[in-house]
Amino acid sequence: MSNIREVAHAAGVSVATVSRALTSPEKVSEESLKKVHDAIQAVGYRPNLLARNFRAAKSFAVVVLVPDITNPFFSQVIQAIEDRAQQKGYAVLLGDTRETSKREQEYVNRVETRLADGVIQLRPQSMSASTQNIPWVNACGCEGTPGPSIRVDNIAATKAIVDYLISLGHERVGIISGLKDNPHTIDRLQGYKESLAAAGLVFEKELVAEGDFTMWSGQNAAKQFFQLTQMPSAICCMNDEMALGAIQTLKARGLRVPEDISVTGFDDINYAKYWDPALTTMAQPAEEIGKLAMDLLLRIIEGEDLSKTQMVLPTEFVIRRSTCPPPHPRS
Amino acid sequence: MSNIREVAHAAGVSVATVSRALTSPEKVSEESLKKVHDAIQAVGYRPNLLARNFRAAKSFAVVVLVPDITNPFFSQVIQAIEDRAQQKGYAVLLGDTRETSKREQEYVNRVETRLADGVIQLRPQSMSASTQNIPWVNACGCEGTPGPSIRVDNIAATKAIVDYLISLGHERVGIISGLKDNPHTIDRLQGYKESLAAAGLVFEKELVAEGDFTMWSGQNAAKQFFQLTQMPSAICCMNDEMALGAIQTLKARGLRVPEDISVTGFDDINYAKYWDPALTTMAQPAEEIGKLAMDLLLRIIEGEDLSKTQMVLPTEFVIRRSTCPPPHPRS
DNA sequence: CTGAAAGCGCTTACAG
DNA sequence: CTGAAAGCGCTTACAG
Repeated sequence: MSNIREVAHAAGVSVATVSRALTSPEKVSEESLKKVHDAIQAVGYRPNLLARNFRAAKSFAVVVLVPDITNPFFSQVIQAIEDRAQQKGYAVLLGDTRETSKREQEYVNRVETRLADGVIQLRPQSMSASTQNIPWVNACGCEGTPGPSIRVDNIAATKAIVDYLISLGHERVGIISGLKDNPHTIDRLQGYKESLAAAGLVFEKELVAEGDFTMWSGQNAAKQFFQLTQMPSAICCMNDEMALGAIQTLKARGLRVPEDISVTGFDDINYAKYWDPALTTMAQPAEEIGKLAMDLLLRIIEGEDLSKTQMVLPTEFVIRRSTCPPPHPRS
Repeated sequence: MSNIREVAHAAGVSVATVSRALTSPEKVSEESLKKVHDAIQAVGYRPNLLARNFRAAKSFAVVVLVPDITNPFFSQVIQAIEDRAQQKGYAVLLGDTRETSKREQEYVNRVETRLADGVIQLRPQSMSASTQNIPWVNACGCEGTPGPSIRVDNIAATKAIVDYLISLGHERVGIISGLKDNPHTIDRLQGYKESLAAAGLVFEKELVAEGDFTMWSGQNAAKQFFQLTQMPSAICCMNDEMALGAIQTLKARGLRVPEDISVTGFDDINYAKYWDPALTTMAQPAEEIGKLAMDLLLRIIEGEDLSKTQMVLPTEFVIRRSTCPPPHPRS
């Protein structure tokens, strides 16, 4: 591996001139420039960016913390982040935390040890105290997340879904939630309750079934409703994957969706529109979230004080085939 | 940001001793060790790994090149790679190439400029000539890919699928392929042809519809079969996503799957078993592929000559609900 | 077991 | 415009 000294030697100039030719060519004479470029060709030189970064005390990398990269919503956000990072000359270090704080900490260490310049956390969790002063942005988070964040209004969005279901005539609306203590669960449950209250319907505990945002859990949660003396006529699921799982269960047990029971999702992953029936869901602007999160993080890395920046992006309700009025509307 | 010198000062020892205390404590006396650790606490020191890596001339990072991280099969493989990398102390740089060689080259540059130690390419393509001497492994590739690779026997696997369809009584088996020049397309098409030939059936060009491995393209490709004077009674799709898209089209046009027409996939992504009907498909060992690819790359980075290593992993045929005998078997 | 010193490959004031 | 030199934060022969 050749270095800058060999190039300098081959070109008959100093290493300083070679360095300048590479990073600020306007400071170098035409003549030197040519000699340097020729020498680079001759020697087959590639700059050692590890050395460059070390000297600049910057790694030009960011870590993105994601609970599960296999989730299509997250992978869409990540794709957008990566796209933006690449444009800006940054690398993205994949940090699949598998929901464990140990792994999360290992990745945070990477920035404390200068291997990354900041982190984007794709998860509705507040950052750990130890990370207070490292560049950090939370994306896909919730109400009340401290620090810079890009998110959606989960409460209002969920309320809008349930409002729609109620407007269709549903009076018994079940909900499949994430884990109880997940902030998304809390926010979206609140939206659900607000909608009920606004319609004068009472909140019934038996109408909420707990899942964990996976298809498998949606499938399971749906089964719980069959234990009830009266099934709900619609189920609002806190994400698409659980909705897809739930539909699977419902159909397997002989119910028609939506004729017998309506189902809604949240996210609008790619599969939603291909499903049978195509899923009515609340679309999140995944790409926009990723792009803005990256831009925000970069500005923070550059030193801007954006610690109070909270961006709330609009969602879009997409009505497809998985919802319709209940079988026997009372009205 | 404190450095090793401050720690040495605070501990009353030399920087060499601090360095040793950190990396080879057995060479340091108990007493010094304690002083150093106390000093580290006092100063709040975190080693600068960027400096460490620079000195070691290793980045402890690998780039994984993926055509589209949004594809659930790839994201599963990546998850396994990341898992393994993390265990071994390596970072994974995400390289979503969006199928463009320009972006691929930008990522390859990262290793030439020492920002990464090697690359895992998740794609059935041969490496570009310029990358001959950088640590490189191809995963999810094809027959004849030069250099180290981990893959599946695409020809045999596809032949097994079509054999099964034929054994069910199907004599007119359509196939939805990837882009014509994609190596996976070529290999899998060969498996298809071999199966036909073995059964004494003739290969008909009109029975192959071209897609590009996305659901959308599967949906489209399926439509082409409706133009035919006689529809196939089964469709073998070169991946799950196209199969899911195809099923969507088929059902939308009033056909029952599998009663009227059978459909098969390839990969066994998570969604396959939740689909309606659950998809019969050829499962690839995604995790195993990822894990082995990472291990292989690491050994190559360590200097082992594994340039001839080609691992072919077994697939597993998973029969679910999307296949059955044709409506009017001739036999 | 310990310390002084050299060096990894760059960049950048500082003089000229 | 150019070069000699210092320095980024570490590690590691080399002496002791």
